[in-house]
Amino acid sequence: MTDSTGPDPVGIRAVSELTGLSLDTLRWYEREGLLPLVERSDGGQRRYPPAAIRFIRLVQVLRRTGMPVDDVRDFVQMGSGLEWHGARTALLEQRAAAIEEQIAQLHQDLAVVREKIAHHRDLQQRGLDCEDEIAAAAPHSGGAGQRPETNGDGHA
Amino acid sequence: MTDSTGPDPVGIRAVSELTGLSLDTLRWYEREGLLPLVERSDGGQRRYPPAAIRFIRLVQVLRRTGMPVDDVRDFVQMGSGLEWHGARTALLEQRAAAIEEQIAQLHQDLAVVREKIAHHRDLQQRGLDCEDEIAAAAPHSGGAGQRPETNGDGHA
DNA sequence: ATTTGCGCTGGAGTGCACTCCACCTCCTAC
DNA sequence: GTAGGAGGTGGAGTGCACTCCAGCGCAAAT
Repeated sequence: MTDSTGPDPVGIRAVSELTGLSLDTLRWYEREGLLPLVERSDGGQRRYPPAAIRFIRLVQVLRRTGMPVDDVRDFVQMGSGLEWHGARTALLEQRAAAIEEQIAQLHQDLAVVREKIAHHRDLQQRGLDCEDEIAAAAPHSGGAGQRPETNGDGHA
Repeated sequence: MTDSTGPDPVGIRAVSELTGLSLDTLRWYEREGLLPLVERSDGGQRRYPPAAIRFIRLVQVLRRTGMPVDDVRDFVQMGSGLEWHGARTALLEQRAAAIEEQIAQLHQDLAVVREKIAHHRDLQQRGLDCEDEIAAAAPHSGGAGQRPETNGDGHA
């Protein structure tokens, strides 16, 4: 070991830039008990060892995928003992399942949007519009498409 | 036409059940200008023609994929004229791109969670735990894993 | 015709996740 | 030593998207 006592003094600012979380959010997460591994310098400043930073990344994943802060805290505060291992794993598996659902939903939604786009292109091509996409009032518009009562549409 | 004057009297309750949006949310969306095609019965009750319902589904997609209500309104209130066609299409394309990003992000996040799960299984197998997943205090736990200063970890 | 209840409206209230603020301390540069 | 700025704390404030409510009218059932 040449100089292995390198204390890597990673402060809150660095972590903020590293993670994209604001300074306030980092401090708030910590108060809320989401960030256990953060240490303090002599003068009371936050120091983030590598493990803390990795932990923050996990918390970000959980939050980003829609887990409420309260639930993240529950997860975080589970003990490290083996009794909790099952619970932790179960929770992670739930999250994985939730993420998969979200992905599936987004694929559906994406398909809908794409379909609308195609529909629009098609309509534009032939200079029409359709009740599906007309909006409320078009004050500046020349009222190009005041639909009368055309109500014989197919389906979705 | 045998009896084609069927007015399909679809009320707010039916739409609520159909879409999963609450009664309040449906009314609120309408006040906010997100739902243009809703009509009223003689006595002032909301009536949702098929086009309105389809429109609601589109709004749901936009909201679900993270578009703020204000932006949905902007989209909705674009005129139906051709001048707006480009804007509408552009907006939808932006949304499609945003959804793709979200899917990509979720795939990443899913990978992280899966990795953690595997890691957990591995640790459990050998009866260990690691600083990555220890939490704060485990009051009822027998304090099974009080890490001393083990700080020589690999990466991620 | 009366009861029962659904639906309407405007406005107030809620929950969540931050974000801002004032005031203080500590550290760094000069 | 002193000035300036980063960082710390507790608490208040904000923005968003609903959600709840009181008071009223219309409707369907009896």
